[in-house]
Amino acid sequence: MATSEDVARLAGVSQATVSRTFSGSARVSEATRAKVEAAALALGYVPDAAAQSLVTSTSKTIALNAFGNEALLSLLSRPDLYFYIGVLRALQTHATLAGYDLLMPSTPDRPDQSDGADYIRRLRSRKVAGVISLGAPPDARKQALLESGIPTVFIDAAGSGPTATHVSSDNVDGARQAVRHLLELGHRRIARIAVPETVLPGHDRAAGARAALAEAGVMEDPRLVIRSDWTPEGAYDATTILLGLGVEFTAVVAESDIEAFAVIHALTDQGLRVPEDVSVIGFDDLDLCTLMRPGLTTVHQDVQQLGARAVEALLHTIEQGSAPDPIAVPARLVVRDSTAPPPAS
Amino acid sequence: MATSEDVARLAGVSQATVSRTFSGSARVSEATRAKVEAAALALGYVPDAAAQSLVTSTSKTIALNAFGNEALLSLLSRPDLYFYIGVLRALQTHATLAGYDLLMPSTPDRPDQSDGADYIRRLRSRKVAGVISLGAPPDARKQALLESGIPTVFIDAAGSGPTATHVSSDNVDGARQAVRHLLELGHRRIARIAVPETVLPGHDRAAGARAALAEAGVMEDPRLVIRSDWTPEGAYDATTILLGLGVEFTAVVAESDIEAFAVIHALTDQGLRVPEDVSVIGFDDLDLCTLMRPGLTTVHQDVQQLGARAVEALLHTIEQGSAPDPIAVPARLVVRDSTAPPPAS
DNA sequence: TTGAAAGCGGTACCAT
DNA sequence: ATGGTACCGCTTTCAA
Repeated sequence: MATSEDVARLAGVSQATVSRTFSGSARVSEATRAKVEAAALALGYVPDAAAQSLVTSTSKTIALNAFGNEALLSLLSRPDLYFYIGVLRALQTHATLAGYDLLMPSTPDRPDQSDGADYIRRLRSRKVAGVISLGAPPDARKQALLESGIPTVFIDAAGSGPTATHVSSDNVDGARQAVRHLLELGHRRIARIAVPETVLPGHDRAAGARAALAEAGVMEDPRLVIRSDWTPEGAYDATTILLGLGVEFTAVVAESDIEAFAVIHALTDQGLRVPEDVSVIGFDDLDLCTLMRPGLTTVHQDVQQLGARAVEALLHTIEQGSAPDPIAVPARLVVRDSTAPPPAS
Repeated sequence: MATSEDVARLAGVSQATVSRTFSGSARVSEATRAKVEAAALALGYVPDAAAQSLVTSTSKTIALNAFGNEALLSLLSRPDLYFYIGVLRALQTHATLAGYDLLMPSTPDRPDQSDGADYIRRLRSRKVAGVISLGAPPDARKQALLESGIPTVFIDAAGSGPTATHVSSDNVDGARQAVRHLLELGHRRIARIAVPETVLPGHDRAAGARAALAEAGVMEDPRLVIRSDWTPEGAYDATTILLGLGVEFTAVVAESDIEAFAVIHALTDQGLRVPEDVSVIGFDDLDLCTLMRPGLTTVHQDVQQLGARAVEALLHTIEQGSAPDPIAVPARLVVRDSTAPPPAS
C-alpha cells in the first residue's frame, strides 16, 4: 500500500501537504492540490484508517447494537424479527451515504458480568463514532451507553440524554389507526395480543389502542388483552388461551405480522374463518405480506424512514455534540383482506 | 481511556511488559503478569485497536461483501433473501467466537468505475483480515478479491485461488433429493422454476435434478424448465407462463421457499390445488415455513453450518496463508404437505 | 501556503 | 524475563 510519504515524494511536496490535501479542511493551493491528487491516483493511495484513527481518536464507524446479550444477528433469524432487516438495510444505505462503515462488534466472552463497562471499553477501543441500538438493549448496556457520552440512537427503545435519543414509528398513532379501523367496521369486542408495556412499542401501542377505544366510547375489557412475547409461538398460544376464555371477541390486534399469521392459524385451526368470523390486524407490513393469503390488514412501518432518521440523528449528535429530540416516524394502516365487519350474530 | 503506559506506571513495570502481557505469545513471569492484569483491571484498560492495527498491519475484522453494487443489506429486504439472514447470524456467532468483528464497509460513492481496485484499496485501508462474500459478487469485485491476496470465502458463489475458497450447501444433492422424492411419489412430468446456470447454485441444482431424473430413466423436458430470477414475482410469472404453455406437469420445483409460495399462489389462482393437483417443492427451509399453510416440502439448508464453515475456512486461510478446498454442507429434504402423488388422471 | 517535527498507543527487536 | 527504543502512517501545531 502506498503511504502519504510515497505520494509526497512523487508529487514533489511534503508529506504534511498530502495530508492537508486529503483532510480537506486545510488550505492548499489549487496547483499543489492537483499535483497531489494526480500522484495519489497514480499510486492508488488511500489514507490508512488505523493511522487516522490513532491520531484523531475517532473513526468513521457506527457500531450496531441489538437486544439481549446475544449477537446482533442471532435475533434476525427469528421470524418475528424479519422486520429489522428492513431497518438494517436503511441504516446501511444511509450510513454509506455519510461515509460511515457499520461495525458489528464481537460480543464479549462472558456477557454476564460487568456487561456495561466492558461493552463501552470495547467501543472505545474501536473508537466508534456512535452507536445505533435496535430494540430493547439489556439494561446494563443501555445505562452504560447513556452515561458514556458516546453518541447513541435507540430504535424502538426508550433512552435519551445529552448524547442519546431514540427513533421509532409513531406506535401510538399506528395502533390507534388499527383499532379505529376495526371500530369503524363495527367491532366492539376487540382483543389484543400484546407485549409487556415495559417496552416502548408495547407501551405506546397500548396507549394508542385505548385512545381509539375511548374516542368511540368503548370500554376496554382487560380480559381481551393477552400477553405475548413477539414470537409466533407465543401468539399462537395466546390466541388459544383467548379462545379458551369463553369471552366474546370479533377481532384481534397483533403486535407484528408474523404474530398475526400465527393468530390466524390458531383461529382457523379452531374452525374459525378470517375475516368472516374474526378480523385480524398485524403490525409492520413486511415485504412478504404480499405473499401471504389472506392479504393481511396491517400497520405499515416505514423502515426506510426509520433508518434514515436514525442515522441523521446520530450524525447530528456526533457533529453537534448534543442529541436531538426523540423522533416518531408516521405509520399508516394498510387495509387488505383480513378485516371485515363482525359477523351479524 | 487508559493506555498501556498508564498501566505500566501503576504496575511498576515497563510499557513493553504491559504489551507483552496482553499479546499473550511472549514470555512474562507469573508474578509480573498478575501485577499487570490487576493494574489493567483497575484502570479499565483495553488495548487501542487503531494502534495495534497500525503496527501489525492487520485487524481483527472480517468484512462482509454481498451481491451487486448495492449495499449488503439492501438485498436483505427482498423477501427472497430472508435465507441469508440465517447465514449472517451464524457468521456473527462464529466470528465473535474467534474474536473478530464484522464490518460492513460503506460502498464507494461511484460504484461504477474502477470498482475492483477501489474496493480492494478500501479493504486495505481498513486492514481487514479477510472477506466473506454472500451470493454472487459483481465480476470486477470478485476478480479483484481473487487477485488481491486478501483471504476470502465466497458463500453460494464460485471462486477459488491461493487465498480464496467457497462454501455452499450441497446443491447437487439437495436438488437430487427433491426430484427423487417426486419421482418416488410417482411424478414424471416435473417442472423447474430455475435461475440461470451461470450462478453456482443454479448450475449445481440443475445438475442434481438431471441426475435424479437420469437415475430413474426419465428424460427432462426442456419446456418444463422456466427461467426465473429468485424473486417471488418472477416465480409467479414463470408459473403463469408454464401454465400457458399447455404442457402437462404434475410437480414444480422452485429455487427458494419464497418462490415456492409464489408458485403455489399462481397455481391456486388458476384453480389448481396443492398438492392434490400439483406438488410443489421449495428450497431453504426458512424459519417462517412453520408459519405457512400448506406446510411446504422443501430442501433444508443448514445455515448454522454454512456460517460456521465459512468462518472456519476464512480463519484457516488467514492463519495458514492458503485456502482450503471448497466446502459443501449437506442439505436434506424436509417433507411436509405440499407434495403428494400425482392425480390419478 | 508549505515544510519540519512532535506525537497518537501500541509491537517487536535489541540488549541487559 | 524485562527494559529501552525504533518505528507503523497520519494529523497538527509551529515556523519559515
